[in-house]
Amino acid sequence: MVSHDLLDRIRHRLDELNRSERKVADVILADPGTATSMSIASLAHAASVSEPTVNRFCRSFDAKGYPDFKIKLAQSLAGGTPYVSQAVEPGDAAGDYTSKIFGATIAALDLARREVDSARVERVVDYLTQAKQLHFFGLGASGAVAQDAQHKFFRFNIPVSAYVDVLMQRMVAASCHTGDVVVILSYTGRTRELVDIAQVARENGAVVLGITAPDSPLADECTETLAVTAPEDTDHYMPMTSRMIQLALIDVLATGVTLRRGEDFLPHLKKIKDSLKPTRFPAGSGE
Amino acid sequence: MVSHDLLDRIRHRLDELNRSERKVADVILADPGTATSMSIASLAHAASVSEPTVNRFCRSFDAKGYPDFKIKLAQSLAGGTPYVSQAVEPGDAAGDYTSKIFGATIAALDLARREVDSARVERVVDYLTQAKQLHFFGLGASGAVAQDAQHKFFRFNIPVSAYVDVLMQRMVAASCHTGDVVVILSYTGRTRELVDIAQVARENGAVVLGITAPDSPLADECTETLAVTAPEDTDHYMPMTSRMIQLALIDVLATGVTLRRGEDFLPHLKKIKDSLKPTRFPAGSGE
DNA sequence: GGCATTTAGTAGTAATTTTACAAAATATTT
DNA sequence: AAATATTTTGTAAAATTACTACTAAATGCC
Repeated sequence: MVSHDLLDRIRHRLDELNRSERKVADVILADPGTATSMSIASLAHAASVSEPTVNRFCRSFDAKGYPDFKIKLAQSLAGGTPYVSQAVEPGDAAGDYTSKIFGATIAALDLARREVDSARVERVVDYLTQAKQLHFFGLGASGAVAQDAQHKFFRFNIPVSAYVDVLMQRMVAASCHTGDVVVILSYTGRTRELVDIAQVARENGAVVLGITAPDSPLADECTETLAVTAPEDTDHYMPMTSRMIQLALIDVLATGVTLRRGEDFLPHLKKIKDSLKPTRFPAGSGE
Repeated sequence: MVSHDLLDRIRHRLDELNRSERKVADVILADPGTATSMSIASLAHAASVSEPTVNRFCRSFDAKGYPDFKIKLAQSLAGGTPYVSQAVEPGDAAGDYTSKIFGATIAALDLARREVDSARVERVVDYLTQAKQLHFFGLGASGAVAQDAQHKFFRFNIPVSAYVDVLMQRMVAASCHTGDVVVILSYTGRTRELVDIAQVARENGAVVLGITAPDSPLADECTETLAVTAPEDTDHYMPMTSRMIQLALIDVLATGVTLRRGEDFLPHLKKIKDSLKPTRFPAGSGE
């Protein structure tokens, strides 16, 4: 993932820099956090170069000047560690890969957030709100997401189910009626069975919503689709970011439905939450 | 959620501020991105206050001065949009709550990343690598995470199962042997049944790993615990961020195990991936 | 209504950054 | 290899920016 992140750009251009600029880069990369709180004078001193050299260095990275550069640097640091998708490498210590995986996950969610089409969210929420019955279908990792969705939507007083195997899914699809809504979760959108099932469900009058790759065979069969675009495969060690995006979208949809139902529905949610209390040791809530 | 994020802190303290400081806050909150590139003079002008007022405002938020404040502001912005936990409000449009939910999720993951104890990750990975048999237990939303974990660890050639109901969990715990590893997922760590089950599993010689709240009854029963600290409850509309953190941790652990097993294990992972191809339309991979 | 306290502004000072220019250093040409 | 052109780096002064000390206004309290 080629990011537009400043720290990344500095790293990439290390070779192209001349001697003095290189010294500046080294000091910054050695401790970017500290660099953000240094004056141009102290940074110049630390790198054993003159102040204008530092200034020129900053300008060469599209900053208006030193203060602007520091702002950009701070942004690419956000919270101390960069939000970029770095590959996990053999030899990484626990701290390294932990940070990388969280970073990659965050980066993926950030990307997804920017790409969500809110008009579509609106329409999908419309369908969900009007559903007489709700079915979530997913296979493999997406199956777990389907079950998560079931838990979330269970709270809305409408019959909701999750199916994680194709046989059940096909049977349910075949027995759908008008008013039923089927939500199909699939990262690739290319699983033959699911495409078939979507078609069957639609033929029986169900609204079929896809949380899947745009322009995929599955997306074509759906009444409406929310796009999940995540870079996967690139790397064997990488986390399944698509799953996280699907989950976040489920959260978004559940929230949309809650909002659509209005304030008067909130007490009902509280009642469900409270019903779990007796199973707990004191001082807990949620699961 | 009381975050240490600057933007959040400004929002929280809005009421406590006096008239001029409030004006400054309003200008900054209206467009934090632009604020980072303003001089103290232009910001003062935009807020119709004097420069020292702006300076005092900055100091009141633990900044050394205006430039330092801008750096902190920039950090809490990262990537142009603030990664902060904003509450969803009735009347929010689809774009609003979508952005807020993704933002809250990202903020939670970021917080979690900083709080993960990598020494513990290391130890948990040790246990997982040596497991003869692996069981993931979870209830409710954590049940879906348990199943997700099953999918991830299935690839490692060790018998792995996921149980989402207490009866099966109890039975499995009762029939554990030395060498078995049980991973219990619970946000609160206060579900009585799970605490019992952890105890039973341990009595039978199993290593019990908790992905749960630190210092909870469940954590006390575990051989080793990874902390999941997420603010929940505060708000009815908020996403279940704990779930996301649990999933990210599962990813981290799976990665840790993969790394521990070394390069020679990678072909095996590829074989599993390839085995799914025949079920697909051309040009897909992963799920 | 007058005194105390908080709040905000003015103007000057100090710090920091930037510009313009000059000197090295490096590369290029003859 | 010397001379010239070009790039790189530094110096010092100028300009911008931020801060301090002090004063004035506003608010709260007796």
